[in-house]
Amino acid sequence: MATGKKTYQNTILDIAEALKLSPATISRALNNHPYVKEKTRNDVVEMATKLGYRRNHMASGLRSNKTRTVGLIIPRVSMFFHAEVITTIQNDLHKHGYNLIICQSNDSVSMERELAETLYASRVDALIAACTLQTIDFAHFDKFVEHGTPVIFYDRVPVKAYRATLIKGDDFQGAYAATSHLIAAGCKRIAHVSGPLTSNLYQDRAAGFLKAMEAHGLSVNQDWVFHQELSHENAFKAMHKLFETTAVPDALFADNDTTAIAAIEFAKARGIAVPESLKIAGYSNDPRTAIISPAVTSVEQFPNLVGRRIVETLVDLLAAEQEGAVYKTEPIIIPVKLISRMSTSTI
Amino acid sequence: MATGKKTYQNTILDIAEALKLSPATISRALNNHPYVKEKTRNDVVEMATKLGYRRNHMASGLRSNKTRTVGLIIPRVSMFFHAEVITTIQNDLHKHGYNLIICQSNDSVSMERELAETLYASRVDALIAACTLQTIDFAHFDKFVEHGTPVIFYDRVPVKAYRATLIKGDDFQGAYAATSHLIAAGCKRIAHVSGPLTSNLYQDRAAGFLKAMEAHGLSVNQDWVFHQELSHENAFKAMHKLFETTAVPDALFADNDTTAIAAIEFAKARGIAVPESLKIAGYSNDPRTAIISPAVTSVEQFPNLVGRRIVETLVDLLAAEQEGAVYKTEPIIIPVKLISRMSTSTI
DNA sequence: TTGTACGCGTTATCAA
DNA sequence: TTGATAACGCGTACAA
Repeated sequence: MATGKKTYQNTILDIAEALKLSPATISRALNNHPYVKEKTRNDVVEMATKLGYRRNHMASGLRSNKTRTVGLIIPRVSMFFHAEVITTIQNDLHKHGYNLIICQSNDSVSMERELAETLYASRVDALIAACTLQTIDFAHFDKFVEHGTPVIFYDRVPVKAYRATLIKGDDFQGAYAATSHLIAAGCKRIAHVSGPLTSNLYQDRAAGFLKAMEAHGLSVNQDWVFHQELSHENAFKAMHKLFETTAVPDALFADNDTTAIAAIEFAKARGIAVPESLKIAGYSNDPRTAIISPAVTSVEQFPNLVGRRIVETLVDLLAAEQEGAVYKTEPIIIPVKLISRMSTSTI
Repeated sequence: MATGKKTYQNTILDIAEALKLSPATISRALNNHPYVKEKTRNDVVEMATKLGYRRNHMASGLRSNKTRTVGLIIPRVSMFFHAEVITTIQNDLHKHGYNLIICQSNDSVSMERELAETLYASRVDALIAACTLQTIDFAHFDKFVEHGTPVIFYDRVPVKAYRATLIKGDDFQGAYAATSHLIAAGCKRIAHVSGPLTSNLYQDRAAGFLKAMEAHGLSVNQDWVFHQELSHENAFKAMHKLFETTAVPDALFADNDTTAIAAIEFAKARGIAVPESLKIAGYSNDPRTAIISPAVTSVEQFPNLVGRRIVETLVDLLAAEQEGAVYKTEPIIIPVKLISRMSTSTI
């Protein structure tokens, strides 16, 4: 261990004293207030640098009631889609002079509640959230809404009406496109491994799947439809069930890529030929889908586009805040695109 | 757009007024100060809930000079290793009542500087940083050190002595083990695709590689050693160079898994048999290495262990702060482990 | 264009 | 065990 002494903190008062000016002038100079003589401003900036002055966000935030900080709550930073969204959000917010506090809920509702509490305590200027799959009650976001702080939900959004802005991918169309693609490839016996129906994601994807089946005159075998946490382990369990009898599916639509990849692994281990005997489609276009062989067909969600729209919307809301606009009433839907790969090939 | 009104903010003064107590007592009750009557505390907590009181971090931080917030600067949240480290850090810090502000530098030195500035302005109680590969000058962290704020560097750490705590993987041993493993598999003509030598990571891995070669009496072909940004694209370029002549290597040690995976893809495209004609080892044990075929041998860095040690060390430093201990003088080295897979198999 | 004076919400210090 | 009061560092009416 080594020792370090606490040193003196320079404040605008120190700059004022050194320059024989009032703290008010220093504050104005540092905040690009119009009524400051150019020379004064230069002197102040120079002295600030010389003294190693750093603004204290807490003091200025307390006074001005603005933090220029945005809070973000997501289930996990390690999910490809979210990692990309974060990167875009951070970069774009930075251009507008906002900072970002990133928090992980680990897909735990109680953690999500605590994080919301903390971010509120930090008085963030806005909140962005991708909720957990189990979040049904959104009351822990009420305080933001009541306080006039814009809230943007993306990806996993409230199913019921809520006074916040919604930005989400077109899950219905994504599922519809993937299912139709499988059908066009000649599949008739299509299984669907989906997530918990508490989430809008899987409600919409399930609806898209059913609609596509119906539109093509195919019946859905309920034994082949799963709603479960989309883990690698659960995917294997589902695959075991699907292939434990003689009547087996000829295609699988998986609601995430982890499940699709597990299905590929299962098929390899069992000697089931993909795509010949079983075609597989996933969701999210995780980089792993392109690496595994056979490469997996998946649905691209354009995370960068999602991130960009989030920040655009946020900046808009923040700018209009004095007029009292805290959310967009219409959900913003980001289009998706099916990426066809070997796992659904007919050649 | 919809409208939302700004509502009244309740403060400890409101609670004090409602309870006919002084704000000081409210503060003490809410902070679990010992000298508060049990009944008073209960009354306060009850009234706080009733009024929807939320502490204002800015005000308490300003006054107490503690934020119970830790800043984290990393190159990218989307890198597997870092994503895992973050998760552990956040969860462990949370147990100790600390919050985490995660910031991405995008591997840009100027962004790293700005983020350091911002986190200092937020007066975080401690800073954790994995620097960019180009960070040679660490002056932007000086203000923390001078202010007595503990700084912990991990993974990418200053090469020269710096008044901060260092936590890193055993890159020398990792590279030594991987190279020795290739040699034990019968390889004699080993190429090394490494990163920029500005970073401790690649200095150490390069040293480990050389030491292993030397220890086994093998000579290093300098045309087969690359120091470059470890991107997918650069990896392909390096592979092209390696295989453009008739004298080709029989093994590749890559300093990250992206490079190793690109090498596998290159080999497939060129009809080079892996592992028969070319053995490949990567670094970091990214999940993709287990998915691609052939699966890639890699070096596990135990990100969860790294994260745990970071928080342990931090909590220790924070607790001892009044005694003036702001860093550990000895670097903390986390062991690594070679994970052998098909890409280096001799069967 | 600059200075004066106050307050943001909380906590530390002292006194009661 | 509680209260009164000042102070943290900054921004902003208002006055000059």
